[in-house]
Amino acid sequence: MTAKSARARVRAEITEEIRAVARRHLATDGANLSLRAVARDAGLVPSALYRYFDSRDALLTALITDAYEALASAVDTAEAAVPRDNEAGRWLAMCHAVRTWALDNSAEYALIYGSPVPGYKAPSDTTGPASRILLTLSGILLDSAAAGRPAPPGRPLPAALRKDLNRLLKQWPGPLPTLPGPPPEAVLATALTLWTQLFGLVGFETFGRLNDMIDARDEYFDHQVLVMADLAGLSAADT
Amino acid sequence: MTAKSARARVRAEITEEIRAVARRHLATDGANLSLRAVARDAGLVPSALYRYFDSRDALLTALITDAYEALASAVDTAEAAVPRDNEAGRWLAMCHAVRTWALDNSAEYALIYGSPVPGYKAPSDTTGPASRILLTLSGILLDSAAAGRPAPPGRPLPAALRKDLNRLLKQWPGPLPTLPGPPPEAVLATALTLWTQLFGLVGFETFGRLNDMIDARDEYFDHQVLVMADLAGLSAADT
DNA sequence: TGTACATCAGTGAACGCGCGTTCACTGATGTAC
DNA sequence: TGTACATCAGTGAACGCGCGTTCACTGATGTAC
Repeated sequence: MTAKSARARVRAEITEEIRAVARRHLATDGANLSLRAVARDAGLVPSALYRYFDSRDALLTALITDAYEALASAVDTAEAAVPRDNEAGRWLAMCHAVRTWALDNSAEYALIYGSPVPGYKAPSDTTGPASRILLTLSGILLDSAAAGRPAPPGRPLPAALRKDLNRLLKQWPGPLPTLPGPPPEAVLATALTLWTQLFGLVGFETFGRLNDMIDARDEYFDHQVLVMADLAGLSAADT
Repeated sequence: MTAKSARARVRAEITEEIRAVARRHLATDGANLSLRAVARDAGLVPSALYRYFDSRDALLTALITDAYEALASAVDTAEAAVPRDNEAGRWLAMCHAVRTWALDNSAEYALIYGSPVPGYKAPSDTTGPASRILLTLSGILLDSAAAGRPAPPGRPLPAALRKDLNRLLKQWPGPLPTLPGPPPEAVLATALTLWTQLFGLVGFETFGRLNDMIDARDEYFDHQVLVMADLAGLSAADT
């Protein structure tokens, strides 16, 4: 019953093979991925691909969710390896994980954090994994605040924004820690700031916006990331 | 001699018409722009387009430089309208100009600040106008520093990064103002930080990364932009 | 001002190509009795 | 354990389509004398 039939096992293997080939094609074709080319490289006739994916869009959707999962997993693994009470270290670890993954998988990164694919409408289930990273980041900042190391007081939050933040907090998995200092919305606002800035930074490098300007990429990245850490009061620990 | 012939005038008009049609097509087709479709909508037979552009890539290049120029002009116009001694106001004005232009022309924005177009290699003359905005921003920060309102002391700059910054400063048009406080590299480093963060923020909103998360877009943007202003010591003025 | 020639814009047909998707089919793998 | 039938993977041909680019051409606009 639990043992898959040989047929099912082969099916899973070939499905994964197709995904892998398609991922490879992303690097050259970008988002205008060719079903026929993928089939060719997977050793299949084009029509056979329809046994595995309903359409070209379905294949794209699979690649997108794969990419979200892969990036989020890389981030979580890196972050989890740092001692819990070293919030600055956890932040740096996740930043480096995002950057490394993006540079190593730039086509997939473009797929999920680049310009929207023309003509492709994302199903709603692709948006879930997008927020995993924000969740991890918020966790760091909440821990920091709970430990009595809150971010320096920043700008007051506009009321409309505060409403959005509280709605997001309602979806928080598990109980929120009790914070001695700032209200949780303020912490989440800081998380959003860092989140936006981190992906802005990574996107700039990955998409070549630093070409002919900054050669010292590692140093530039670390510098920016430390500036952001200061902003969030995460600068206590050494690098 | 200076009066253009009728032929030259018509030629310029039709060239502009083609660009306009192509810009419109960008919105639906994204970067995989179809020459034939553009020709059709411009009332031309496909081959006639080759009288105006050498190839599809040449047309794309024209669109890219147009977009850079249009955005930079919008930014400079907005920034120039603010009194010179109100550096915070100048910063806010340019932020709003970038955001408004990006939302109003999201396809063109994607072309220049989104993921790279697959198979398209930008000629080197497209990179020039990309830095006009950074120049404007640096001007604001230099003025602020020259007026004795420097950014709060931040992280020390790594040596390799400092080298890049000094190389960039060598290309500065005109003489640098004499600064009472920080060295010009530090000011440029702050400019780069704000530049990266601003486009990261605009890109997130333009490419739909805030969907299902933040509804209060205006407030969110203004909040983030003020946080960045604080970081650069531009917060003195009111909004 | 008028004529002879050169330049140029636009036409229409054709090239070779790759695309996503459908359909009727063959043959192998699974399931039920 | 063996047979009869259902499920499924993969084939090969075909569909209708749009693409970028080339080429020889016509006819209008410009220039030189």
